[in-house]
Amino acid sequence: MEHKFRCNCPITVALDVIGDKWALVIVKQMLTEGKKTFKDFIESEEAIATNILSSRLKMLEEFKIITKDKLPDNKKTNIYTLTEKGVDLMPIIAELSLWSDKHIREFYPELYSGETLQIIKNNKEGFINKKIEDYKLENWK
Amino acid sequence: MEHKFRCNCPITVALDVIGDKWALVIVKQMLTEGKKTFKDFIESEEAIATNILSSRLKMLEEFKIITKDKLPDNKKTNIYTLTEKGVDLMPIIAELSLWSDKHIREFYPELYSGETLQIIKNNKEGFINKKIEDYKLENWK
DNA sequence: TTTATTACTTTTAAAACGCAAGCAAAAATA
DNA sequence: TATTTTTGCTTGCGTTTTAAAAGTAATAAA
Repeated sequence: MEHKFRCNCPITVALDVIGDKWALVIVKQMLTEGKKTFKDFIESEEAIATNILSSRLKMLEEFKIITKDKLPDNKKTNIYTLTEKGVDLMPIIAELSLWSDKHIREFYPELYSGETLQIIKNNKEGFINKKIEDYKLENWK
Repeated sequence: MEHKFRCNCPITVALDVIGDKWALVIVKQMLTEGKKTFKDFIESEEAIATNILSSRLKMLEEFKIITKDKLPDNKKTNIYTLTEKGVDLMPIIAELSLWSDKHIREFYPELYSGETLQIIKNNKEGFINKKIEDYKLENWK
């Protein structure tokens, strides 16, 4: 692993781990779009390159944000699953979407505006907790 | 400006703007450490390079996350100030610090652990709102 | 065998970095 | 007041690191 951290500040350290263009996009796809295999991620609209995806999955696994497993009836396809560390990124993802909705639309009118955003605004904590519980029920068998 | 966005997802778009190693570190320094001049940022423990700092400040200004002004009695030193878009990043910063405190200490025991973290845990929303109000009172004269 | 999936490698392009020079305003000095 | 020195950025250059694109290899399913 041997990861370098810029300093001892919790915020800076968090950004040393997940502060790049792709890590949180992958977590978002798992938590809110049900993606769990290499192919799922490759086919996403964000269009990540295969080598970048490989390296990010490896990093997320090293930090125990995800686990990599195989189903008993399929020795080929890896199933990636968020751990407790991983699902606990949901509050950050929710805040990112709220900020974006409020402040980036001005620069990017095409920004998607679904009912989910309204639900988050009405009951942020409830939404976050439900997302996490739903994910656990579906994936932590 | 002409910024490219990967898709229409609010989360991905937020990361297209502030999803890099430095943007949120600069915002954190302004919001929680009172930094406001080029020199302040350069002298920070995160040790950003001058050319990277220049380019990030320009980007943050283009997205109206900060403004650049001069004081009437000093035409040399630029004063950088967070806008509404900028201070609204505080919830994201608070969630990052909570996640880091809970999940990264295992990999990095030197992580700073001050009383601020306890305050955030006890009353997250109150802490965030106070930080924002304090910043505005001190900087939006 | 053929095909599909995943992961690794190679090549090319972009971004980050350290260093240093440039420039204008302000402060110090003469 | 005039000159020099310091301060606060900004920019450019060469190097290192990281990202992207494409190709290769390994494995297993059909």
